[in-house]
Amino acid sequence: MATHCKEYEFSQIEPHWQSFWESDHTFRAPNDTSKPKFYALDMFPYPSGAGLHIGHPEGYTATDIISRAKHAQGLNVLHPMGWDAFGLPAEQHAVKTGTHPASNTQNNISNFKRQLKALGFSYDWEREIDTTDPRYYRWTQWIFLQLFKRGLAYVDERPVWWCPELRTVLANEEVVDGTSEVGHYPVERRNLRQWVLRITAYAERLLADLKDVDWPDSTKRMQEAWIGRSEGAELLFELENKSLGDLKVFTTRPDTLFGATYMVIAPEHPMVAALTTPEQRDAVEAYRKKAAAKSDLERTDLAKEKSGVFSGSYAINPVNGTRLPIWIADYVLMGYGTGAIMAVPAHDDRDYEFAVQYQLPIIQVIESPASAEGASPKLPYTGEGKLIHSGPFTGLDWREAKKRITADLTAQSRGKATVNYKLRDWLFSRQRYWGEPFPIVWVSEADYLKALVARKSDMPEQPVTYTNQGVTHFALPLPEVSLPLTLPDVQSYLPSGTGESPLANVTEWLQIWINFETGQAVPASQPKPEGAAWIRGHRETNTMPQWAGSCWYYLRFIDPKNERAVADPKLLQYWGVPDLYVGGAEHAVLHLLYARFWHKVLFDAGVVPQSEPFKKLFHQGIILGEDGEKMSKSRGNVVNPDAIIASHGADTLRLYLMFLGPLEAMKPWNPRGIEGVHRFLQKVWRECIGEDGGVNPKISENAQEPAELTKLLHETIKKVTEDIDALRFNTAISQMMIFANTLQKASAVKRTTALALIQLLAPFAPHLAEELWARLGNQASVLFGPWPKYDASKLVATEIKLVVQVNGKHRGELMVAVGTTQDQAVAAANENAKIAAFLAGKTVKRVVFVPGKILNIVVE
RNA sequence: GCCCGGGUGGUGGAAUGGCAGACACGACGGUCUUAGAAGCCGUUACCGUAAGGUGUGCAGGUUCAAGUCCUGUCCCGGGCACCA
Repeated sequence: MATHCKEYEFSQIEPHWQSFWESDHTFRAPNDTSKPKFYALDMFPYPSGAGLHIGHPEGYTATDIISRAKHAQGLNVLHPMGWDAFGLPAEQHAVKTGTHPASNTQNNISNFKRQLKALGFSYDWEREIDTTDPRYYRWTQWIFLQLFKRGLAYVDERPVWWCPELRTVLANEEVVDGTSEVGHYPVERRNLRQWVLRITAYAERLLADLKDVDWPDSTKRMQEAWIGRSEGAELLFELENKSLGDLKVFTTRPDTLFGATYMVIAPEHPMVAALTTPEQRDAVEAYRKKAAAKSDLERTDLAKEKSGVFSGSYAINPVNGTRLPIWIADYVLMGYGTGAIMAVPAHDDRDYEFAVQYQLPIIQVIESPASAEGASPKLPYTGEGKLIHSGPFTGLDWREAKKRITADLTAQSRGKATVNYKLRDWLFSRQRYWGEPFPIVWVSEADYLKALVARKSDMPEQPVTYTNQGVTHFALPLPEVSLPLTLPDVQSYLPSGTGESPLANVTEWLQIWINFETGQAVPASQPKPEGAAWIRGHRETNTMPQWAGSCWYYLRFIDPKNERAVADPKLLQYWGVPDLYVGGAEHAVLHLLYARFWHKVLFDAGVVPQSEPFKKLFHQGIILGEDGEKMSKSRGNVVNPDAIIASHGADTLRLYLMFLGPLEAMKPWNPRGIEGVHRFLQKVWRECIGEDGGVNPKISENAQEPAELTKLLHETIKKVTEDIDALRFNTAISQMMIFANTLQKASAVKRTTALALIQLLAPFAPHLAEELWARLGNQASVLFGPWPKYDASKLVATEIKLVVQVNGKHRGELMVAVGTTQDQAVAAANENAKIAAFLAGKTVKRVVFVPGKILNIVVE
């Protein structure tokens, strides 16, 4: 049922159809496995207090257009939405106001939901999920347990930002210029006990499987760079002081071994103390202290100037016995390779800079183009070439030398080929309240061993432990049946003050008797319950980072209410992974890499049937303010979607967001441009609806519409259909505008022609389309199609325009019959007075003829 | 420093190596109107009255033909940054 307005009154039409869709359950995605499916996914938002930003509906409109078009094309479409609702702002709000973060979060969610509904997105709201809902995070915890029992989760001391004044841990983004963002107090690095996920165990697969996904090249390259695979060799250098054994280094350039003139170890290297001679002790100690005080940030920030100190010891070059002084310098990082290098200043920029600074020798061992010609070589030379000054290897190509030298040293047990990755294990805990609690209880070794007998399949091969004040605690996973482990109520959301989360102050929740078979717990203040499975323990106080919930949400949409599994295996099989995933490029590395990691673990666990979560990925571009600057409150250039919906309607906003330019481009918002698309929608209305509110009298079942209009319709169906599939919405809209302009000029229009236009427009401007579709006599939603098909025979013309060039310059056009030959075309050109003038008195040298397109006559 | 992406009218942008500027915005003129709004019809890259010439950041090159391919260079945006 349509509305009764006579003019295009979007403020009546849009709410009307939104409530129709809701009561009709138009967007429900049935688990009808007999139909082909299409799964279109948006990156779900963090429901901030500020509400929807104009950037949100950009990507969401794109997936909505695809979803609606696929629906009309007969596919079973899954197009869900949910909330990534754990996060810092809600916690900060709770600290400030003392109210539970959940209540503020729920308010924000309902505001977001209202705004999304006002945009008319075809989400199946019955599949809505919320990462802070215990029914959801129960499975986040369950997945953590899968990682845990596979030995992919461990505990380690890791440095975090600590602010003594605020007595709290800060996230990277809360630290600005070495002070806290709040109050500008000094911050320092402090080691805290952290959960870490062993993502490095999947480095090779995360890299290799990038070849199987349809992603933007730039995003693939960013992930490749982040994983940072490099092939090289680990080499053992004998130390002059033989009692100390060997020094192991990693190098990608074993071919330059003869050019090594010194060694460097990181200040944190375990052999620093042993290698430091008594006379160097003071200098080394001072240097180590200085390096330790530097943060990671400073260490990289001060990259311009290298620093180091001589240890007093020497290593022996395995290929030629040269003595190499061992230096300690912070340009070598303990976290990569072996934390020690052989320095080849002639062929490495960093070693060169250091060698010059400390006057260390530089020996060239790879021939550069300049040195090959006898000129003085420009060092450092990092390019390719033949080996020189390299004993038996002299004259070899560098690539060959790499293999030979590595093989030689391998034969002598002094080296082996290895692969290193830049990727580090993932720091997976936060000292916060508003996150998923870890389903872990810390128990004594004796109790752990007792539990191990009953729960062997839940435990990692190596127990996870930590030691505090001489006592070692063992990580006991909660039984799966006892999940979720919910967040307890707390008195205060303020951090504990010791660097632990506020949960550390909830003694009743923290200190417990736990039944290791059932996971039941009672506060330790109460008497121990009867039974051998009851043991004493304390809960983990860290919570999971925001990434956790977003790592697997695309799976939960498939079966959001399942209480027995992440999702039903049959439905995981049917819906599979998203066919299209749209979101910002700011998640190119972390979110997408973490989610791929979890997905692969779930694949290995047999939970999901495919090894990659996101087949096709697309990044929408950023919408800038009117001034071409990034939108921000402080600049005052923020566009509020609510205001546009009120002034022009949701359909106009959707259409304009897509018309602004290519989806992937960064583009400025132009408030005047929106009038253009609004006028277009009004024009479509007027062409369909007469002044009296009835169907425009020019539309009729058997109208004699111009042949030109029919042909253009089929061209438009073709172009719009193809452009939607390729996510080229701006050109699709422009084609519909061209069609509407032609439609307007026609005095008679077939009803089917008008209906086809409405169907093509429906994914873009669904409210208007539903209204017109109904008024032209249809009962069911326009969403149910079927999608118009173009007739290829209608596209062929009998006459076509041929562009004529003389010497490559445009000199005229000819209308010629299809199938015109080159000779006929040249003859026609000669008969055309304008073109003939340029040919008069000239000799034709060459003729280029592209049938149906161009005739280029080259003269003289 | 390294790796990407991009520079096209007054503006957003369009263009399988084949008419540069589609489609819009804005501007100007016309029509309708008592007047306006809306709608409709024109014009709108630059120089030139015109014929014509010149034009896709800049300089070259390949080609019958280059916004598109190649080389160099400048500018803007993004990512990474002592990873041996």
